[in-house]
Amino acid sequence: MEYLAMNELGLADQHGSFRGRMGRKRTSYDETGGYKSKNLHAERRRREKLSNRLLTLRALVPIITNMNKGTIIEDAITYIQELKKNVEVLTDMLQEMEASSSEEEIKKRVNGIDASEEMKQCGIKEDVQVSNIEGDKLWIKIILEKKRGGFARLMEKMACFGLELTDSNVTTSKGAMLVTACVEGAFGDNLTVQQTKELLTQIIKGI
Amino acid sequence: MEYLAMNELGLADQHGSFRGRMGRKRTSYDETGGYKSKNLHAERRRREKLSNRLLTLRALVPIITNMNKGTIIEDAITYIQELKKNVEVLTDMLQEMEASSSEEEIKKRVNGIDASEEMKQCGIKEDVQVSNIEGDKLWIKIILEKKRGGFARLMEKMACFGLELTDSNVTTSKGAMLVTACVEGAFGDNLTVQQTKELLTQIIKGI
DNA sequence: CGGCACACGTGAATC
DNA sequence: TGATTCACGTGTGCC
Repeated sequence: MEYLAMNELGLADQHGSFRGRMGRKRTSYDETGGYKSKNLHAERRRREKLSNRLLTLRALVPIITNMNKGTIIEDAITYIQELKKNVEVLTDMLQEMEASSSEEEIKKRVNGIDASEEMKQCGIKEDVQVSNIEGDKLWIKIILEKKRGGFARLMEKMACFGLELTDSNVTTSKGAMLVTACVEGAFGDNLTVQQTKELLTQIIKGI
Repeated sequence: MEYLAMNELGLADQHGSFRGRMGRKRTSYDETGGYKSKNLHAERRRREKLSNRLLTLRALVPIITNMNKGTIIEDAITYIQELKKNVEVLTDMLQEMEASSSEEEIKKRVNGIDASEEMKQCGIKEDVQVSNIEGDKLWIKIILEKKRGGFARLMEKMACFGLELTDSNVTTSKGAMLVTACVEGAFGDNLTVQQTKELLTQIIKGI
């Protein structure tokens, strides 16, 4: 019996067949002695499977140059290379993004350059000075690392300890913040100059 | 003349040949009448080229299941699908990263949730009130959007206009900041209540 | 042994 | 027409 084969690829091809090749008659071996190779059918199945694989591969590759078996594989090769490069580039970009959006970086972008480092470079150190002025009033001078909202937090904390500021003044420069103010102790003026200094020193550690 | 062919793929294979197939003798057509199909050599070249393509494709795919022609293509297919998914995922991650590291986001991460929006939700609006108290002193009340360092900037700007604060108080709640203070005009008290209010309104716009 | 995978040479179809 | 591509059936080696 003769085997009338449709173009294997053409049958399932969704993008258009290889070429418009039609089915072909093949020489039958029945006429000579009825012999047929045992693996004839197996070979047909194998070819069919291979063609289908090739076809699905074709469907995955977007760039179509030609519908040849060879160019299908060729395109697949270039496409894989493209994808590999894409993955590489994207991975690099992602790593860069992750590095630049770390907490460290955010801090820097908000506070400008690192205040602590700038202070070091300029030879400025944190400092607290407290001295008496008229009566029960204290005059304080605090140098601390410049931070956004630092002054507000400082005032909050001082208020928590009953320290009320009058005639306060804030200046920031070279990564440092200088606060001078007059202070009245609210707890019946029961803090000495030294105690106040120690208290303030503790406070600015938490700013 | 007979054509003794080595396994095409086996010859150039760097990962090991398909199978250990040896060369084979093919039936020569010289013995019958010296006929040879014209495209015999062309076909040989074609097959060789195709096998080489298949081989380079094989070299690109990292996962090796089997060295069959079919499985080569199969692996290539799954590999391409993997790469595609990788690209997709990476692209998504990158977009997410870009979105989350925009200025808008940084602001939010620094200030907590969006202060402006919270104020809206709570029905709080920016406001400036100025009124006279004893003599040449003014009492002011300012409601503005809460921002890190906002109070410090406010005081800086007010100082620029010669406004000195005494008995100032700051409270923040629901995305808003409430500042109350006593003010003394430094320019010879030459600002009326209304002028001071307008000045403060302008100032808080730039905070 | 049978099944499998392959390369081969060939006729046919397409450009 | 000539060049190229394809599917086919087969022989053969390997497991």
